[in-house]
Amino acid sequence: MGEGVEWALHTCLNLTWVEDGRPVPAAVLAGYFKLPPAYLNKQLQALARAGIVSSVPGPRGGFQLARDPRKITVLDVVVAIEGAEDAFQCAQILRDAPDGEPGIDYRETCVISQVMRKAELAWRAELAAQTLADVKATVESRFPAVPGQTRQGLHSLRA
Amino acid sequence: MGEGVEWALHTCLNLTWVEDGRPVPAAVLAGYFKLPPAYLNKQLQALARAGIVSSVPGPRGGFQLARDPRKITVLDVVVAIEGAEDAFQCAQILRDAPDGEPGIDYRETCVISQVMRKAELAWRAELAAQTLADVKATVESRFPAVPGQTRQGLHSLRA
DNA sequence: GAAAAGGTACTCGGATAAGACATGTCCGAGTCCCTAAGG
DNA sequence: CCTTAGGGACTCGGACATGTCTTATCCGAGTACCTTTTC
Repeated sequence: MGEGVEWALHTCLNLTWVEDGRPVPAAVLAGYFKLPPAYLNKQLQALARAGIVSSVPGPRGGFQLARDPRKITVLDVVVAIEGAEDAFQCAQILRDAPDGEPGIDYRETCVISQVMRKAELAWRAELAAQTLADVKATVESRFPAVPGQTRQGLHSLRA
Repeated sequence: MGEGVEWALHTCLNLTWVEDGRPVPAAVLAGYFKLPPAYLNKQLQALARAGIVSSVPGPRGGFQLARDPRKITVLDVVVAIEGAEDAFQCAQILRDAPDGEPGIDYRETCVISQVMRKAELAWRAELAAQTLADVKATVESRFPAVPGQTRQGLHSLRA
């Protein structure tokens, strides 16, 4: 799994702690974690295409969450970065078996494919059950200082 | 996820249908699915290192299952090919945050890391719940002709 | 003094290189079998 | 006829190219703000 997923998740979480709806530039978000600004910008573009964040160009521009954190699941972010395809891609090698028939869709028939898909479904279900708001609430209950620290950290980088 | 996982799973399943314990050469196993023989050999070596199959060199040599199919889970095969590391690797970028402390192991503290790990745990649990014997039984109940076809297919390639 | 036009600085956005990993291939080490010679 | 030494062929095992995807970077399009000029 790509490293950008971690960056995107943490960045979205940071955006939940920006009080006013003012956009935050990608350079500021990247500076918070000492990340390559241009590359994080690329990931943010993917999030924008997925409708998770909205982008504002020009001065005072940047990125902001496009909708309520309660309506953004962790799975949404992962899919936006990694793509919607399953990790296990059934290549239907049974077609090349001695008794394989080209007309059959082995992605539906193959038992192995079904097992792998079921496992991925469980994975997706876990990620879909956690919203950004859930994660935010958990962090705030365990580390009450984090919201203030994050706000101050982003603000100082904006100078 | 790598393509070799599918090859390894189908190949192990085929090995469950070889009645006697006689080894099957990698070239035969590869020919069954029209796969590159040398590359499948590489994957089989990984399975051998993991103790899933055992290898026999020389004439009449090849690969055979190292233990009872009821003791081989789908997860075992996946781990043998893909490696034991989690797909989501927490790079602990919180250490580079303004208030990050180098002494903390954020793989344990970071909430995002925990969410991702919990999801992967669910994925692993699903794969660990299915043994090769289970898959074999399911296939045989749905497609009773498969065992015979597989045996014949492998035998004809051995000639 | 107020308004408007122009310039400037800042931001995203997509097109463009570099590196890492999975994929694919090759040849050598080791082993067994078959053959043939000798007792 | 039985034993044994030798040769040959077959198999795994790891080292060596290739392709593709992730990672990383750069420059251009667009926008808001600020300055300056004009009424």
